[in-house]
Amino acid sequence: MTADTTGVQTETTSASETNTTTQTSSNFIKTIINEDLKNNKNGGRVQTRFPPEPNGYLHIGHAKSICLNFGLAKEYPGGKCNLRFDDTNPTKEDVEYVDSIQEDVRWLGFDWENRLYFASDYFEKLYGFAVELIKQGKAYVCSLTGDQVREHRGTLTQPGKDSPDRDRSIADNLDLFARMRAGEFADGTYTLRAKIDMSSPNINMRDPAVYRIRRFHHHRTGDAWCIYPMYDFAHCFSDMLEGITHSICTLEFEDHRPLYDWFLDQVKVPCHPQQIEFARLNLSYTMMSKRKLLELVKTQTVAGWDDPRMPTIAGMRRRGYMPESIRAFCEAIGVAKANSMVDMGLLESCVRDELNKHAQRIMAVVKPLKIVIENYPEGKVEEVDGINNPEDPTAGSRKIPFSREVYIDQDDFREVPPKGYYRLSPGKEIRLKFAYYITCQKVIKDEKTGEIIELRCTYDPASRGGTTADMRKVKGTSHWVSAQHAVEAEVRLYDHLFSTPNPAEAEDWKSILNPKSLEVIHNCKVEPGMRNAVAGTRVQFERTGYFCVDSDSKPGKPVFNRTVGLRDTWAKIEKFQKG
RNA sequence: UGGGACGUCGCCAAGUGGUAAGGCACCUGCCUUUGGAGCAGGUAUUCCCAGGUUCGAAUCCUGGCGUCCCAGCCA
Repeated sequence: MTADTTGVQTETTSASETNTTTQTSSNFIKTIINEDLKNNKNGGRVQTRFPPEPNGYLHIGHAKSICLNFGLAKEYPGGKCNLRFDDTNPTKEDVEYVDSIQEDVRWLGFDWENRLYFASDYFEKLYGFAVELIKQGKAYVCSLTGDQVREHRGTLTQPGKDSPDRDRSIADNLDLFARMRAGEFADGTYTLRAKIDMSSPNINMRDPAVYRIRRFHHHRTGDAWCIYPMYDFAHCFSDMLEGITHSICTLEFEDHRPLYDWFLDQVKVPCHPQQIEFARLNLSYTMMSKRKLLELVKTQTVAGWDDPRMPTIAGMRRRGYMPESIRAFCEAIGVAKANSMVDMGLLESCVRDELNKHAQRIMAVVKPLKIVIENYPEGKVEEVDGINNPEDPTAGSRKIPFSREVYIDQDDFREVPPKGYYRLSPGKEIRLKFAYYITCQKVIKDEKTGEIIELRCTYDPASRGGTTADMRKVKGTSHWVSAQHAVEAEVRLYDHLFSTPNPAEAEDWKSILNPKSLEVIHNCKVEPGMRNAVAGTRVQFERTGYFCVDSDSKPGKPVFNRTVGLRDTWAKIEKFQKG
């Protein structure tokens, strides 16, 4: 929810009193746009674009750009944001990616309406601009090989040398360029280059390539072209053709801005978009390079682009993240020009925050420990009322079966309780949430291994529902599942894919893969209502974490992905105690 | 030692000459049938460093230091 143009925040009518009106914070791009608006620079228009190359799945870094570009369009009256595929390199691109990208942008909650564009739609016009450049003597066909171009380019501290073809006649350039398009030359034999300045301190201005010959089937234009424009040339003209006012990109393109402006300055154009650069997102413990993510997929290090450990939008969706969480995260991190590394904890906090408001609570025991309640009648079954979501009264309640034998989590019992532990231990009383108080009477162990296999307890019949008339304090509360009613489930626990905070720095990412990034647990016990849970359903396992039903689930055999754990104060205390 | 950027609390980040927002994390209490959530409070005498201008500087000037990006016929 955004503030309206008068600056008055919209009142929420939501039943929960949570404040969902967020004052979107200021950033340098808004300052620029405000200034432009004040000066009526683009006739009061604000038009941005999100320009992905369809060569991989979108990741959380793209989400930052999507939220920025579409968010700006939403925030300014009449603002628009286009979705444009920057598909100028057919060797790396694929329709699988153009489809997934659209799905992901939509899922994130953004709409490009009828403004879906492809740079490849502009190939004919782009060719025309190139011809125009040649006619003005500002571009030439160069026959240098890749190695020779590199040698001629000079270095960071030394100027380059002119190509021997630099002064080719306009007529010859026109002829050669037409023949390049016609397919008369082999790949790599010629390029079209802009004639700028081989001694420029900005290497991008040293006669950059504009077109290269590449016989490769394009996912949209098929085999219509064998020459393809370079990014610098295609991007600025695409922006111009769409009437983009603010062309927002990442920091590494800062050096390209003079070139962006140069191209647009050479031809007569109706508008000249302004390129603005911001710092891309870096997230601790994750890798954002599309090349490396593709490698993870190809080597089957992960199960696919949508593996819940991947930083992709598809992965996060499968993991159980809500689009609202990702948007909140992108708002929280801000937009600036300083290179930075955002703590994964912030993302997780945004994920919990949203799920806390919406996820239904259920009883689920991930690592079961059996309890027999000796004074509870055999064969008796009661139904207790479970509150579905304490944060949302409208979510109501449900009936949960209770019986003589129940499972609790192994973590909720300690034979020798450490200091400060107030869960179950021999002789101690705790509450089984929504049900009864129980007291541990006996610990049964495997004679050979010494492993605790069962607990014998007694219950207080007067504590039904979880309170007693004497109002005695029972601090510990455990979740539980009735043994005879339990549904067996598979649970997948995820941890960081990488074991170091900045995987991008590693010389070999394979060496820093976290071997415990996925832990699969079978024979988990969940309450009967989850028997045929629909894939994509997000729930909270009481006291444990948020989980999402995975698409691998079968009827009667649900599979849950742990989206994120609950904040665990006790784990922190215990960790501190152990040093 | 070419060019382009950036340096404000542990991590992000506002601030644009008038006396350091906010979020995450952290620390106190309170509350609690989730050791969850919620509520209340606390945490930068100081903005990379050093000089200077000014009544007044994170903001302006000068000089340092540090970090990032650029030598694809990738985007």
